[in-house]
Order: sequence, then structure tokens, then C-alpha cells
Amino acid sequence: MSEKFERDLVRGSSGLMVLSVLAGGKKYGYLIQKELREASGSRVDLAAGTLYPLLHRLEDEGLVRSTWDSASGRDRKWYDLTAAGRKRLTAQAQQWTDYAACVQQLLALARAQPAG
Amino acid sequence: MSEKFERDLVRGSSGLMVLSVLAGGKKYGYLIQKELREASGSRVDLAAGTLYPLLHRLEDEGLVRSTWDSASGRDRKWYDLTAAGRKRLTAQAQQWTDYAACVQQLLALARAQPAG
DNA sequence: ATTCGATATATCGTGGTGCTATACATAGAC
DNA sequence: GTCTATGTATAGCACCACGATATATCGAAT
Repeated sequence: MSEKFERDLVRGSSGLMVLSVLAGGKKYGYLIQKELREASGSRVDLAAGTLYPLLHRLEDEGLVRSTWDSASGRDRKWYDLTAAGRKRLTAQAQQWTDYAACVQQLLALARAQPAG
Repeated sequence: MSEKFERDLVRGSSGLMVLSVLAGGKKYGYLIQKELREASGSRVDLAAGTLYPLLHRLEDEGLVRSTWDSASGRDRKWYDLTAAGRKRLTAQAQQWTDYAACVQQLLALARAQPAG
């Protein structure tokens, strides 16, 4: 079985992944974590100590907004993308795609080399 | 014009990129930096303060080995992949490809959502 | 009722790493 | 002589993932 992706890989796109999940609609932290875990076959599983500070940072940057809702008995903090958040998602997704292509190209060159 | 890729993007694959470049044969630091810059259209340009400590770490891990050579007038420290380094390159390249696919899938889901 | 696991959010401390700044030295061009 | 490119190196700062820890509610099993 494949293990969790390395710390520094996650670091490069944790914000992007969260914005991406939020594009599917208003969600609270625990749910975001769960959706990411399920969508990745458990290879991305943001710790609470990673996710909540990240959400706070995104809010400070004005990319998401939050509202508490206790209607369902549970106290949940629902996060929603702002216009700036959607804009950032688009830009960051593009940058990520470009970067991935760039790295893949390097890897392809490496594979083209003789074994040693 | 496209700008340099963000700090945290680079962080996820700086080691992989260096190993990858070294798969093309023995090289010294300044040359590695130059090849990465050229291969990426200047979007990956490791600062000296990033590259040299990184090379030292790779050497401490036994993934590369180094030899000084002053033959050409210049004092240059040549780096070469070890067997462990080639093995790591293969493994890390695979993990990177998996991760990229995982993120791309999330992005595709986000794109499938209505605008707001 | 009580214990236990899942749900739900939050912060602190640590570790690792990219980057700027700084330092030092040589080579070639002007 | 001066300037730019080449070449390696370290110190300190900024940033962030993660484990540890804290707190609280809910439902189910005992």
C-alpha cells in the first residue's frame, strides 16, 4: 500500500487543495479534512494542527470567510470561498499545472539517461 | 511573463530536481543551478544559499558524492549520483508523479463546480 | 451512568528548508 | 583598475507541516 505523501510535497499545495475542495461549496474544517482524505485514498490527510491554522491564514488573506453554525447541535465553523479566493484558486491551479509540467520534463530527461 | 515558482512549490521537489539533473552526469553546483534555470525558462532558479546546503544534505544522506577538481584553473566541486541516489531518484520521481496526479484530480473536481 | 470512539476546533513547540545577506576568491573583458 | 560572471560557503530569518495537547459534544455499547 502507498504511504502518505511527504511533508514538503503537501506544503506546496495544501492551500490550493483546501481552496479546491471549497469550490464544491461551503464546508467546515473536519469535513474538508475528510473529503481530502477520501479523494486521495488516504495519501493526503491534513492533521488538525495543519488544517485549522491554514484555514485561519486563508481567512486572514481574505480568500475564505467563515460563519459559526450551531443549528445541527454541533458547533461548526463553515468556510466559504470569497471572490478573491476563487480568483486565487484559478491562478494557483495554473501555476501548479505549469510547475508539474516543468518537473515532469526534468524527470523525463533524467529517464532518458543511461543507468550510470 | 511568468514569474518564478513559489517558495513552497520548489520546496517539495528541490532535491528531486537536483538528483534529476545529476542523472545526466557529474556536475558542479553552479552548473546544476544554470541547467535548472535554463530547463525551466528561468522559473526555477535556486539561490546559492538554497543549492549548496541542499547538496551538502544530499551528500550527508549518501545520495551524491563529491570531488574537488582544480584542473581547469577553477576550483570546482563535482557531484555525482551514488547507487542510493539513483534509487532515491526513481522512488521520489514515482511519488512525485502520484502526487501530481492526485492534485490534478482535485483541481479537475473544482473546475467541474459552478462559478459561485 | 459510564466508558469509548468519532466528531469538532484550537494553540504551542519543534523541525526542516528556501531565501537574503554576506563573505571570499578567480577569470576574462573593457 | 574595475566590473561582471563564475564558483562555493555560512548565518539568520521566515514560513509551515506536524505531533502533542486541550477542550467539548454526540451516539452507542456496556
